[in-house]
Amino acid sequence: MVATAKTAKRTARREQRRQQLIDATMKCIARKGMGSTTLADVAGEAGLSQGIVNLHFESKDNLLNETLRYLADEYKAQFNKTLEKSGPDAAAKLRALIELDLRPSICDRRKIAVWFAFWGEVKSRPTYRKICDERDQYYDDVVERLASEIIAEGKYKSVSAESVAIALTSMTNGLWLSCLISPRTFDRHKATDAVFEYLCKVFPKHFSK
Amino acid sequence: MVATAKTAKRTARREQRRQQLIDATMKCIARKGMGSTTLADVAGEAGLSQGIVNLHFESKDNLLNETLRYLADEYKAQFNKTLEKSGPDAAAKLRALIELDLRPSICDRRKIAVWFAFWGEVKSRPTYRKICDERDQYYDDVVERLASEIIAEGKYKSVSAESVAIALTSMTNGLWLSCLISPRTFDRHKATDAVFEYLCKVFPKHFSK
DNA sequence: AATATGAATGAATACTCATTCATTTTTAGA
DNA sequence: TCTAAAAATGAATGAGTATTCATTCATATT
Repeated sequence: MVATAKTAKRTARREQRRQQLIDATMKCIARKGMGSTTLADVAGEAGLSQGIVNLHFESKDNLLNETLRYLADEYKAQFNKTLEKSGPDAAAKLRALIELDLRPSICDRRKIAVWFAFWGEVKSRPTYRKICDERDQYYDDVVERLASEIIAEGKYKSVSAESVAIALTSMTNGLWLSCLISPRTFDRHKATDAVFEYLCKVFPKHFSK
Repeated sequence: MVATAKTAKRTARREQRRQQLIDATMKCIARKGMGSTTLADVAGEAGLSQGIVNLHFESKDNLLNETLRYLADEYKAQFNKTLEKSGPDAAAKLRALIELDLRPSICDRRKIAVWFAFWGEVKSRPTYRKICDERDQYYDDVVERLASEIIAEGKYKSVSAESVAIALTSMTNGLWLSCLISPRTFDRHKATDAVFEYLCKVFPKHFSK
């Protein structure tokens, strides 16, 4: 039983194995924190042996870089899928993006812990900074473009798309922090309400209750 | 010299050294990241010898806990001072708090890097979580109380103090992330504008441009 | 001046952990 | 089935680091 499972795992393809190790890395970071995640932990979590990470990733640094890369790509994929699926309407797209960020599958404490683990090292790791910046920039750009469209549609005055983008981007990131720090009191519905209350105020014609 | 004065002087010097080590710790974390800050780094930064941290703090864990404690206390002190100084008007207080969070002395990349370093370990360190939660809770409570006052004063409808508090707390935290991740493009004036644009929309009688 | 006391040093210790590599196991092609 | 290549293992290595502690230093007290 165990032997067959192990054999089955061993026969997994190379890409699959890398992914398996990246998944294990995220789990370890979520559970033990980045500071005390060792390669032995990662290998153990994946049910493989000591040297396995260096075999597939050359070094721990590399593993961590690729883990962050994966995290960012995974996010971006869901982000884009959400954009596509939510029809042509800018307001609908915006609504869908906010909901995505607060959906349990994304706004999940274990996943958020991994994001924060990397954010915590951003200052001293240019590679991390770059990847995180790309993601934030992309998010901000899309939101700003949607806000522009909405502003044009609604002929809103005294609202700048840039400000709306800044406000929304920071709000969603900040809500993740609350989810991480106050898991007991954090309420994703209240969080969603807070964001939409904001949208009602800025774009009343598009987001009235 | 009286006995009390003698011990007072001794504990003062002791306190001074502990503070010196905490300062050194924050500098190291900002520069090298929490992961690669060693006790030798901290001692070196303080211009002291190897064993010094264990002499004053027992362990590295302890040093880090006390560093976070200090960071939180320092923030709270500035927060309360701002509240006091900004007069009796709730809107003025709220304005002052937002400005505090985005003032260069607080919204400084090195300081923010330290906050994020601790936030990055929150999930696996209950002590960190507790300290950070206290701070967030306090912030949120104060903002919610101010928002309530403003809502009553202005007889605002369809705005909940709770939502405003959630929105503002998360926005300011999220803006810190932008400052950390995108130091080149982050603009504290634009950030301030974005927050105040929000306040103008929710509380037009109090925050009109 | 002599002594006592707490502060500080820094070399030694014990331990953790990334990385290496000789060896074994598995896979795939003939 | 056999065999070469690829994948995986896990013991060994060594660099790095928290912690300890015998010793030295500085200062206050007598």
